Amino acid sequence: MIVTRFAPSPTGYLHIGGLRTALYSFLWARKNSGKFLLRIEDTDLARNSKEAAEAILEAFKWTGLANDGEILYQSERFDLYKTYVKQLLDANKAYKCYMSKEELDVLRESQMANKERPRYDGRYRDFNGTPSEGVEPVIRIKAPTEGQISFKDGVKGEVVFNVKDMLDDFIIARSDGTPTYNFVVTIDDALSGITDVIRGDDHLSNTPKQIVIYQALGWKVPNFYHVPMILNPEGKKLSKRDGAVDVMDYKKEGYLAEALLNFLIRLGWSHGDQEIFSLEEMRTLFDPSNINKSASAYNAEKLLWLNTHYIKTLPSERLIEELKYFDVDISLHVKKDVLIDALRDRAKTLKEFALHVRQILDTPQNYDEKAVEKFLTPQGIEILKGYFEALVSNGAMSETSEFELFTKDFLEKKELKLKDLAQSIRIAMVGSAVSPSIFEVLSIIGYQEVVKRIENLISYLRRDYEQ
RNA sequence: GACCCCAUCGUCUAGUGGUUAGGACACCGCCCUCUCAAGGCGGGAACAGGGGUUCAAAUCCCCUUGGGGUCGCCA
Repeated sequence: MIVTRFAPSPTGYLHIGGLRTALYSFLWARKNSGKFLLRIEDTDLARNSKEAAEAILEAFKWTGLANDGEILYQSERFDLYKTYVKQLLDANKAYKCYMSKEELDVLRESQMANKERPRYDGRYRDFNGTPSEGVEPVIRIKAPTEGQISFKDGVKGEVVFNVKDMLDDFIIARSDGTPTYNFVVTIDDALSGITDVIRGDDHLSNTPKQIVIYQALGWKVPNFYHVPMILNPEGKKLSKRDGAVDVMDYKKEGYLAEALLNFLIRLGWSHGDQEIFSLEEMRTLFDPSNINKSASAYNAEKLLWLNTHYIKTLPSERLIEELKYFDVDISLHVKKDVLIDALRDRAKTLKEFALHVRQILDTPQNYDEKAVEKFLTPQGIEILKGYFEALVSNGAMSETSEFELFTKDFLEKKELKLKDLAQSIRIAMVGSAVSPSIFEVLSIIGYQEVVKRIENLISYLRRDYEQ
């Protein structure tokens, strides 16, 4: 059985890079009817916070990637980790190191000065004298001192590290007794039965260290897939400076979770020429072995295009639900279907969609001056007045087609084109020269309010001329 | 600096020795049209450079260049 996991550390928000590896892990598990586990890596008590952990979980929930089983919190498992530290100590596969931080710094600096890669020199590896007073030891693992460590990465292929210039006896437990990252990751992955580790390739050089631990404990090394980083549009590492990297920002900006997921799966992975993937298609088609080897730059326009696509195809009920997040509730509006059909193709985000809804539903408080100047010329006003009178004497109507028929009939009698009237109506209805098709807008607004809005505009114009 | 990874249009990518190097986003043009979009049609745009291997190289090998990552008692 395939078991994958996502293991964020709660130092901030859920990053889109993290979401992508989570997506890949999720899909790979689901495709193989395996399990997808979630683990919170909160061993750094000073830097982690409960709020950050909750924020990550909330974002995760929004994306709809459901994890299996209980969420593991590493902060609750310190006693467990200690038993494995002790086991290695007892087996003489790890040892206490009494070197102080200051001494380490000195060593590091001299190595840097010699243009060497800084590494611990192993001075306490076989130490059995009396340690100096007042230094609480760290626990270091006995790593191999020569040869190579290699593994077959599912994305990169065969990766080989030379032990000599790469590995040292790294710390598995700090002087205060708490275990370190590489150690707990390995313990938890092994104990959880993780078979496939899919993570960012910034972890590539942690992998040989983790393999050392697997081997020291006599455990089976899992399959690794190191996926390339996401770069910003300039090709540099994506960071907070580049704006939207927090997954929840996408929700706030009006992106659909399925659009974000679709965007992310295509960043570094592809299936021929296909661009649009439903979650179901992702599940059946995804395979980590065709993840790209190279890093990919973040391209906001493609995401926007995908979001536009998903808004266009989203069931109306879902759209109405999503709009509520942006303080627009049209669930009880009699013309909600006309409204949605009129706007669906013109919004790139839900936020924009909500704005468009308000522009139609709210009575305009002011009018776009340039539009008024351009279209409400003396003749324009005359035509609008004529239309207003005809509208009043005709009496109420409701459907889009009724408004259309009535308007075309009016124009025909006056020997006018729709062009001569449409913009004026538009200004009366929404205050500007931009809106969906006017017949739909009239129908949505409703006869009474339509009459009122035209009247408003006419009296506004009269006031304007009197001054 | 050392080590590791990477390299096809501006961007995301297809391509696994023989293709007019394909698709998508963006851009430009045309059409549709009551505005703005959406949509339809069309266009420009790439194998980083240099050596090999081969009848044949975007595809295999080497070097150079460029980019990225890692070098913590952080994760």
